[in-house]
Amino acid sequence: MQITSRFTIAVHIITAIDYFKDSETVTSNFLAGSVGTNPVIIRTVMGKLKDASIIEISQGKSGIALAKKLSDITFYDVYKALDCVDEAGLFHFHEEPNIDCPVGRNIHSAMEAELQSIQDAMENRMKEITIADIADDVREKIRIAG
Amino acid sequence: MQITSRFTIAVHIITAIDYFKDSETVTSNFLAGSVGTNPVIIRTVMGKLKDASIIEISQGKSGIALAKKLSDITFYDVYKALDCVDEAGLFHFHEEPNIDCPVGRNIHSAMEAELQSIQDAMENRMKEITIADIADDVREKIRIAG
DNA sequence: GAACCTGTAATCACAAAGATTACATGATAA
DNA sequence: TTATCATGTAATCTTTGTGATTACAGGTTC
Repeated sequence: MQITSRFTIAVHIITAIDYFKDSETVTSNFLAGSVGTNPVIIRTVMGKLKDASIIEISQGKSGIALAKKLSDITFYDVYKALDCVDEAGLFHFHEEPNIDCPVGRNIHSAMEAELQSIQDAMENRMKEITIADIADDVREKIRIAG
Repeated sequence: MQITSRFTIAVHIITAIDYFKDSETVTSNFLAGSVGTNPVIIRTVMGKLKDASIIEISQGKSGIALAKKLSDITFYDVYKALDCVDEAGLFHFHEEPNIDCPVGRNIHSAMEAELQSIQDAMENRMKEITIADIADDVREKIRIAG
């Protein structure tokens, strides 16, 4: 079980849009080259980031730009934009516990709040991390090692 | 993306083993009836719980028993026993970032620690919840509503 | 209008999850 | 000791989700 690579691709994209904004025309083809994947993957990820008002996209030759400051884009924003975990929740509950069994008919509601608290712990941590943290680290690594 | 239902099945199993220990012979067939799945699924889950020294299994007619007190079995113990998230980690990193791109060759190491901290937040919360919390709640719900 | 970009539908390949059948192995009770 | 019943596990199948790719429609800019 893993959270889709589209999440790390999205963080990569946002970081690259910022890094190359003054030196390159940033397109889905350009980003696909940096990420190492297909331009269609990039465009679907970009579409979701656009829907979440994280980036701005104009067709033609104008390229892509950020809609917010990097320090205002959290991991949680990206995670939600890409719908990494849907409304069903992080945990997959077995669907047919036996309601004729006293444990079977009560186990779901007994676990629900605890499972949610685990998901909340993960998501709350994601709200504390911004893309600026990553972009700053990338720039520092480039400065040191090239 | 969801964590396998084997996790909630395992919690269900452990709770049921405790609940029925004095009134029923608890077998994989009996548990499959309560969970609403196939006995083979139950047996594979039980095998992993046994490997983690959470339950004890004897063949023949003796049934299944807990190897620890419910209050000594955490969600994290069960999660680790079932290998819900393997050594690759919770997040799936895109595998081929372009090393000729300064962002591409540094993005992985720049994100690594942050991604790990998110996974840690989730796992640390799991360490705080025990099966006893669930079993107590199930008994209470049975007492109130049957 | 030419050139270039995004948007998206339609496939395809691959992997993982869950369900199921079948059978070997081991333990217990009579 | 043998019949009975449980677990252990290999093998198969279906379904679902992810990621990759092709193809083309729709906009934008020069």
